[in-house]
Amino acid sequence: MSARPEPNPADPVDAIIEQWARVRPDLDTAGMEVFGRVYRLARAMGDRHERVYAPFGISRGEFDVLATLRRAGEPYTLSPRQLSATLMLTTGGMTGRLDKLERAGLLRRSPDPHDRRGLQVTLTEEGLRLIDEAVVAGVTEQSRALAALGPERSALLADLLRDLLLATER
Amino acid sequence: MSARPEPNPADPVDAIIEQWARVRPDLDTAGMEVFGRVYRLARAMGDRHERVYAPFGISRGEFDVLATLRRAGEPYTLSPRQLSATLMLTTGGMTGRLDKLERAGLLRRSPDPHDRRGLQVTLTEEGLRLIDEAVVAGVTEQSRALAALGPERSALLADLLRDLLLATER
DNA sequence: AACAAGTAGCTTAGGGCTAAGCTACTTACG
DNA sequence: CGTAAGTAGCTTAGCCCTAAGCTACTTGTT
Repeated sequence: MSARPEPNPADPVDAIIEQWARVRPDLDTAGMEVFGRVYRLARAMGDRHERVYAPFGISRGEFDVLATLRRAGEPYTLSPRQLSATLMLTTGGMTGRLDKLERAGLLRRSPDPHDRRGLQVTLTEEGLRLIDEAVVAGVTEQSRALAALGPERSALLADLLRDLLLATER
Repeated sequence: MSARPEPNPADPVDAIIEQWARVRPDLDTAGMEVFGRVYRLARAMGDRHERVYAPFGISRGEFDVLATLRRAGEPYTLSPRQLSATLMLTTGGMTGRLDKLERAGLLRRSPDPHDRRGLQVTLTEEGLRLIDEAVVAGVTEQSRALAALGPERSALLADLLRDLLLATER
């Protein structure tokens, strides 16, 4: 109905916004244009990641634990507290993830020599090998999705998301 | 270290990418620039929505059920099957949400007159009143977050997200 | 030295989801 | 028509999370 042609085909979020316009034309739906898509993207890409990591025998949450240890660099050691803070997880949830990963032989819990309340969590050699392969599979999947946009528009999108994240996460 | 100054301050995702660059410089982290932020935005904004809807006595998931019925227009009726398909939920999960909302008096389940296997889910007057108020609170919260970007950059962001979503959700 | 306050990790109870399986009903086909 | 296949919604078992509470240990104060 617009005078100029739409440059983009409609997506499911457009359909939802149009529905709202019919029943509540007073509503300011500009936010849905962004956050509706952010939610759906997070879900869709999360599902894809889950499938990418499945052949390695780990879930996305477990991947995140191993990746955080790997990113820390040698000797690939962090405390459960540091991990749960980084991953925005309660200590209870962290205990569960560590239990599973330790049982799988991908990491090891040992007493912290400087604080007898604490533990150190360390990647095993097998854990290191696995995360080094899995992370490549993960970023490859992301690159595949981004290919549709092209490098310039991807970089522009990243910049806009950074600004929005800085404004939101505070 | 770059020749030109960075136009944006660093965010938590920049820190993660920098950490990867130190320990795995071979890794193509372009995807994280986008999807790392998408994940964090979804989580941060999801938490904020949860707090916005709490005073109405509903969770975000329950909001979504009521909103889907509201968007459908009069007589605000859909089947559990239609709802679970729209909300990307299993029928088991849907049963639970409907139980809670029905107990709260916000919707009503009645037999489908044309298909004795099926049900019709209908917003009660109280449910209609509540969702009409809650949806305003929700979009207001979204607009507040988007204000940091301004209208042009918000629209640009929405367009880029639409393209990426269309490429990803297939 | 003694003690209050704070912190680390674990346990438990409970919520919400999925996957799988159930019954009841409808639809398609020979 | 009668039967096989499909579909609607519910139930159950199991997973993973949070919130709250626990014990053990450390830190700060006097």
